[in-house]
Amino acid sequence: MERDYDHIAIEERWMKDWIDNKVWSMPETPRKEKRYTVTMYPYPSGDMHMGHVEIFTIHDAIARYYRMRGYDVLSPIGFDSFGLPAENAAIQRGLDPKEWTYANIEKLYSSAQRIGCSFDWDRKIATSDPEYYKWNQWFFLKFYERGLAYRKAAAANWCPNDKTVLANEQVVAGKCERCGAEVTKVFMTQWFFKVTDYADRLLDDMPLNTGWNERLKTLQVNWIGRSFGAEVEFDVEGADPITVYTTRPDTLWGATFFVMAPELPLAEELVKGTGKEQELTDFKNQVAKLTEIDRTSTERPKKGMFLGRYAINPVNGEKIPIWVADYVLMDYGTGAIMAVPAHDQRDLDFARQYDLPVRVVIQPPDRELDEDTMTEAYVGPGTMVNSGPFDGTSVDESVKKVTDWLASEGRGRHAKNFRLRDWLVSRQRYWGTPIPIVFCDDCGEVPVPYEELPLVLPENVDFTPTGEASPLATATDWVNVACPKCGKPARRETDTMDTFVDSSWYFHRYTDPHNTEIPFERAKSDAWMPMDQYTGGIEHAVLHLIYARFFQKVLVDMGMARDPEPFPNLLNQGLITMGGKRMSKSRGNIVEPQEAFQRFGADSLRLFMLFSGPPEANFDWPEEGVDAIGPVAYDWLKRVWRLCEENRDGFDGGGTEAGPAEETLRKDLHRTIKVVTADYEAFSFNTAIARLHELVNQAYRYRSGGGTNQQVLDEVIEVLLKLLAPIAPYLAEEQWHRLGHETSIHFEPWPEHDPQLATEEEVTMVVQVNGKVRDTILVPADVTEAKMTELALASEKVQGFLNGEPKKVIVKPPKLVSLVA
RNA sequence: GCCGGAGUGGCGGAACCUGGCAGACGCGAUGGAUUCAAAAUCCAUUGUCCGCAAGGGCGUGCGGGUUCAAAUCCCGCCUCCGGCACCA
Repeated sequence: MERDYDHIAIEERWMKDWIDNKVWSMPETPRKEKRYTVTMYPYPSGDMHMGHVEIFTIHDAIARYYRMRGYDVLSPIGFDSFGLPAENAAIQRGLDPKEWTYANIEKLYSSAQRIGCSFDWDRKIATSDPEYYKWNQWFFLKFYERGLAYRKAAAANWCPNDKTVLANEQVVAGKCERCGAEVTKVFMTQWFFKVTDYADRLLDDMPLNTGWNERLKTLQVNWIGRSFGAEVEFDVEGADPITVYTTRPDTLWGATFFVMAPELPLAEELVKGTGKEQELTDFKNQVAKLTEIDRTSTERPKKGMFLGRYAINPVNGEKIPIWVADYVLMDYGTGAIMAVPAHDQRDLDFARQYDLPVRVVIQPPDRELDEDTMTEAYVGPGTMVNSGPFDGTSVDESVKKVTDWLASEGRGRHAKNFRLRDWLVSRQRYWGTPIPIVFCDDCGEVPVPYEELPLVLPENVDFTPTGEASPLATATDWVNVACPKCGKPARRETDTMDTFVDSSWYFHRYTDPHNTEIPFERAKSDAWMPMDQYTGGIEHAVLHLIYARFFQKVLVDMGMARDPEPFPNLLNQGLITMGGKRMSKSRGNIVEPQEAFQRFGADSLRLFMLFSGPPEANFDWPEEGVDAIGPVAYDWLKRVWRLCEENRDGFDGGGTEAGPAEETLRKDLHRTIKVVTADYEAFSFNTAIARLHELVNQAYRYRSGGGTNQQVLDEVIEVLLKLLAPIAPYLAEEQWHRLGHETSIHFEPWPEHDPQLATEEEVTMVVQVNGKVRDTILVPADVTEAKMTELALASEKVQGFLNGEPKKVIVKPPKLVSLVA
């Protein structure tokens, strides 16, 4: 038999064996306690890169560990195959997105198999399959029926490069999340999902996500951005009252002017008859020219215009001028604000710019504010002044008191607001799920009947985005259709859905991937959900991870799901970089997985990655590239391999008798089982590997000391292979079979440590004098406090630092005696 | 500005939750064994300063505090990373 560690032969053999025998396939529902582990499914936008390898490796080690712990583990895989990444890549290469996508999917599946991923290959999904996206359309119609999908004309984020609108979440620092182009605003009629209806639940259920890290939770909480305050009604001279939202109703007496967003239709109405109509139009044009980045920059001086009309401050009857200004956002609150320059920096900046009055209504405890000269708004603690009946009220209770009073007067009410906006789901792109709506001149928006689903994406369409209309608009055969309601000629919606719709429920589909009647059967979903472990990048913090939570809550309301939260345990793997930069072809800092497989094997690559640090930590790949895997991972696997092979040769007469050396080795082994298991439980693979290094070192030390006891060495090696199996599955499987086993190591029960053996009999006791270690003494584990003190005081080294009797003695059995001189 | 996270040898990292020998494990480096030689392998040393040694001093971003004892807990800073940011 082959003696050398021939990683290629071994890995290819077992890869085929596992796939051919469908060893990872799960029944429809678990037969015993389950673990449902999912890794965020990738985009098929190219061949496998190290980011995939990392996330697959982490996920797979977890799945394999749970499997050996005796759980039924569902570990599925699929592809997020619709969307911009695939489509753009296809366009660049002049290919059809479909061909390009499916070719990549095949490549990526085979790379995933090469890594050794133990996915259930019978449950593969691709969201660009009509069998999948049919259900996106089905959900869209259900949402529509529930009033959760609606169309409205609104200013939307427009990516001039990708030529489509984007959701708020897909604009990062004013730029397109996908391509980095600077986003502009465009006024369009678009489809939205009503996430804001679920904003409270998204926040209030957050504590259920016990396995999320602080960073991620904060990101989402900030993004949803709930604030509490009040709505206050202002009368307007010669017009209907206007409501504003404020978090500081207690500063109402300091409201010296009124501001609204220029785009607000109300501004247009108010300006009528003032002679300033043209001025407003010009101002609006000026504002519209600003990019989103400029518009929201706090550096830029604020610009405004007086509308020539007045509002009445409800608390004191004062006439205050109504302005429009570019610093007020149209889509937050009511798009109009009361301006309190003394206690809001933006209002103060604006007041100084246009010479508007400033009135202090909160008096700081420690100084006087000067209304005429102050340049910093005061937002700290204090008491109300110039506020009529409320003078003297502390700010601790002022908001509540004033709001209660406004409510009793019928001029306001308690209110809250969210930073979160409704989810814009329309995309003017080809490669996505067609939105199942027909527009009829007589009937308006008409849903495509369920029995006509899937509404298949037409082929042979010029899919190049033009920015004018969706590419689907050019497919006239497809667009022109009889109205489902009245039968008259009508037109289909030509926008497609944001692909984040696809990914909002795919983890349910995995539980029932071939269902042709409904998206998934609740009994099957309930059997596996909630997900026990989700693995994926933090870049989805306010994208997928909010959308999917929203979807889950809607599913619950629809009676389709049980759990309020879909994935309470989430591991955010770190980023892989090289030289601190993302790996990319253009930078030339790519480490090719295929090269690593060839030279060192998947096991070495997996081991290398997991040993590099905790899975959550970013990993800067060493500059040697693939070479780095050799000394760190490959050489050690060879060392393990040699240990196994040498042992398999056997020893004359079964080797040495069991004695103290064997006893020590067995103790090491059982302590290793104990700590390695704890490491696996915490996904602390790097320390688990370190412990396995130590075990192997111990075994070598035993051998070089002349130890040849077959029985003990067999035990050590069998356990070692099991403990290593989730990390280096191929080598473990190969050596397991070489030991004569017929069945897979990956379904072997996880080793149990013998508590007797794992317990230390002797421990090193530390003796400190004044907090410094002065001696270490070997003592029995069950040593008494009295004996410890006696030994400590008897130590010559210790005596050198004591002047006679210690003032104080602290004993923590069995490891520490601390003396105070 | 607000909210999070992090700062430990030449390097990746361990110990932080639960205060108790800082630097596990690995890389690299140095020395040695083996070899005609190299690779591979094996053994040893490797925080830093003083010292021939025994031994001792210092040491976890900075400054304080709590404690017999602080990388670990508390307070105040600094730096880096990430997010949000004219959200009223």
